[in-house]
Amino acid sequence: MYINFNYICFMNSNSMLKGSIQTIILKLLAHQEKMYGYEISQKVKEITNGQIILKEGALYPALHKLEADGFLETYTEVFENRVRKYYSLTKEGKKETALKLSDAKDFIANLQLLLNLKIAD
Amino acid sequence: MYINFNYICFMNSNSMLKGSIQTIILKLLAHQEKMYGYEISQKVKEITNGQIILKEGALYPALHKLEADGFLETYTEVFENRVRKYYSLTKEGKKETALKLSDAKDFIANLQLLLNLKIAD
DNA sequence: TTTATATACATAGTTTTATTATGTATATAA
DNA sequence: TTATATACATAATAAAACTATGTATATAAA
Repeated sequence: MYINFNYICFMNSNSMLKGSIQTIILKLLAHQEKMYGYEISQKVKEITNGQIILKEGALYPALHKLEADGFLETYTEVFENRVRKYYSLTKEGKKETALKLSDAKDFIANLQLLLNLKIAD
Repeated sequence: MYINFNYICFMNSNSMLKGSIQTIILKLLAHQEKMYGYEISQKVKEITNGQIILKEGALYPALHKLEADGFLETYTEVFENRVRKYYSLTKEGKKETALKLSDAKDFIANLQLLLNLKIAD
């Protein structure tokens, strides 16, 4: 019988569950009270000068999951004959945003430690 | 029989790690001529103070893929009755390392742009 | 002396997540 | 009339990591 106790009670940025899309969405909504999906995709494109594109096939399922998990709430609005579905953070969503941001920053710091190693001369 | 208690304190996987494992491996091998799998996993753990754990189920398949893609070459050595499989960068692997590092740094920069937005007062 | 930990590799099966491709619908510019 | 932009949605697929095993040796702890 083999029991592996290696990781019990070690703090670990592996707890950073989802990819960064959820974190990005949550952070944008922490910055701006309410946004609709297309607006989020455009904002990401704008901020990153077109270098990060949140594709619809990733964006909408991510929004639906965040809503299903209770982190986002929605209402729809019609603007110039087009439906917009606005998302905003719930109370739980605000907690989750702080957690995910903290994890993301830890992860980035660790990744930089790993990737900035000096190459031997 | 094998009982794995890995998930007692963190139930989640590290999804931001998704996509960066290959880059991390390549960078470590750019820094240190040759390394074997277990050594790589320990090095990552050491550099990140145990905060990033390259699990075997991710590490070994990643090494095999990098080798299959022609970026790594290997030889085995027996040390104290245990087999070690050493990996090192091929010429193509060195080019790939530079590419992946550049991409990773761009991504980190963009992610920081997105995540460091000021929250409205 | 049995159990646990560490070293060292491997992989089948599953889950998660993003991409690709497609669909609906309206408005406007070419 | 076509292409592009706005606005949402999702099925099918692919990629990547995780879960949970397996093999094997050596040593420390109970």
